[in-house]
Amino acid sequence: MQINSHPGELTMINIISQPRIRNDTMDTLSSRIQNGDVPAVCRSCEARHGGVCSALTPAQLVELSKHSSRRTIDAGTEFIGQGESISSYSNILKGVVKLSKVMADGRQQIVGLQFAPDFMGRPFLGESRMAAEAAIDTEICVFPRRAIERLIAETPGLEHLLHSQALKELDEARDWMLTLGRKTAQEKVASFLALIASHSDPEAEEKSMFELPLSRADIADFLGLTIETVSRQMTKLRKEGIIQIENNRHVTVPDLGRLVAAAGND
Amino acid sequence: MQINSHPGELTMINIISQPRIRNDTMDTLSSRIQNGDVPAVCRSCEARHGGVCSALTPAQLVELSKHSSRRTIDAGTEFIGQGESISSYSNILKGVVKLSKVMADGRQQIVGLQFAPDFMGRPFLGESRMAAEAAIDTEICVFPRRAIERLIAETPGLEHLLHSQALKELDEARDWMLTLGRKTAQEKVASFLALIASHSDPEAEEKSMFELPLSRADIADFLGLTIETVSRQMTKLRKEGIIQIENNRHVTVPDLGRLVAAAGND
DNA sequence: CGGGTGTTTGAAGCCAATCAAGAGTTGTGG
DNA sequence: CCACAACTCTTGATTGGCTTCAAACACCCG
Repeated sequence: MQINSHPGELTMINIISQPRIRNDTMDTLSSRIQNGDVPAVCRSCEARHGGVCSALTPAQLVELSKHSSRRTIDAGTEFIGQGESISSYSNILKGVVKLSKVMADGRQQIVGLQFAPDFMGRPFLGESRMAAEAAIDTEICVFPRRAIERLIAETPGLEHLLHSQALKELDEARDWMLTLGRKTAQEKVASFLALIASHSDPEAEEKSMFELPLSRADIADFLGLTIETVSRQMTKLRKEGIIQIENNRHVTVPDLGRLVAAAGND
Repeated sequence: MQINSHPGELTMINIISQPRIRNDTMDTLSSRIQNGDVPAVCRSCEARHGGVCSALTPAQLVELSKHSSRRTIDAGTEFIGQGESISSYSNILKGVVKLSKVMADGRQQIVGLQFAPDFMGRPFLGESRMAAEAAIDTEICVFPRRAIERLIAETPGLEHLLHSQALKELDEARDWMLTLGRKTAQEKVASFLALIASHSDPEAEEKSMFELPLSRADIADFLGLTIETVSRQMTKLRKEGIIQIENNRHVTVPDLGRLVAAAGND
């Protein structure tokens, strides 16, 4: 099937216009590669194994890498706006991205966090239903929309991978609905800490240490609470000995079991 | 980097051919086919056009229909339990199904509503992460797990369809996260009514009438509220003239615009 | 040092939950 | 057809948890 039958104006990638994003092209690198080889830029990429690129052949990687570019996004930079047209997809190489929705009066809800090597973008939809913002300094690999959609059409394995990720995100979203709808403030905060712990240290059984990727304000927006309530509940968990906090962001969990129990997860 | 350097599409085209190409009436299609006629049970099925079966060839339908069966489920009957192993998938032919999660202490949250002709099931996962219960009397068409997974593997169009539905459900789940996390009780109830109105009468511009498929208790579990609060907010909306209620379940919305505004949706 | 930002803590207020009772609806059986 | 029970929904009174308002504290960087 032909994909790009009607050439027209490209809707602008707004991240390009943001001053704080650096962007180095890969063309020089990929042009040196012989056909069939994995592009040099991809070789060192963590996302190539867990991410969408793992479904691609070396030849497809070469082709895709010609049109893709890495970007570094500083913490706090919004790189996709709610309602904005989507002209690119990307893989997260490093960092954490928050997906959020805002109401007309400014109330905000974070509806998802994405970590490396997640794929970002909403296939088959022209316009983003939420904003994407780097929670901490983040690196992404950006692909033009058309290139990805062509690859999806010709690579069933890729669609399967994206389908699986969509289902995983759906599971996570529904888990979070239970948290938002039915848990107390303390359980919400504990749930959030347990979520971050499981991402920064998936193997850990008992003890865990990590840097919070989100500010108190972000945590509040993720949990449907206010900053003050988040702070109070963190203090409460600290006083109960379930967590230790240093420098606001550094958290130690001596006993994950107690944290999970405080989160209300069986 | 140059900003407007690439040619591109102006309008977003769904690159994979949608199976609704087969929209020419089934009579002509099946009369053209000798060996692979559409099974009699499928011919009258509404779900065959909008649901997963629309991605299948007549031959595949014949094969699948040999292993599938219709089932009628009375309102209030739970037919998949949380944590239960999944041995089948199904299409909703008629009715409404609620998907819910419960906590150890009994707190419950409805995380999704499914209407005809939605596909139900969680592909690629052995065990259900939530319970499924008929909200009203419901009919489903049940397929064995193996049969569907085989079809997915050999029919890219089917995986695409399921992928699209998963993305749609993900969008809906995230919309609902905003409702759960950031809206007031009144906005929540109005959001729920607007949701039901849009499902029972997708065309309606101004006025809408429908039967609520959920009891007050269910609505409360969907909105993260208590029965009493739901009842009070319904009364409030009624007294404000935004809705009319008869026999508890029958709702009339004279002005959808006012309802949507009360729901806090721009 | 001083301004800026982010976090914590305190006091007061409010929205939704809880507790409690009454009203309406449905179904059953005499 | 009515009586009665069981259930659902509504309404009222009170409580409590989270928000709001306010101020102090901590950290960073010029």
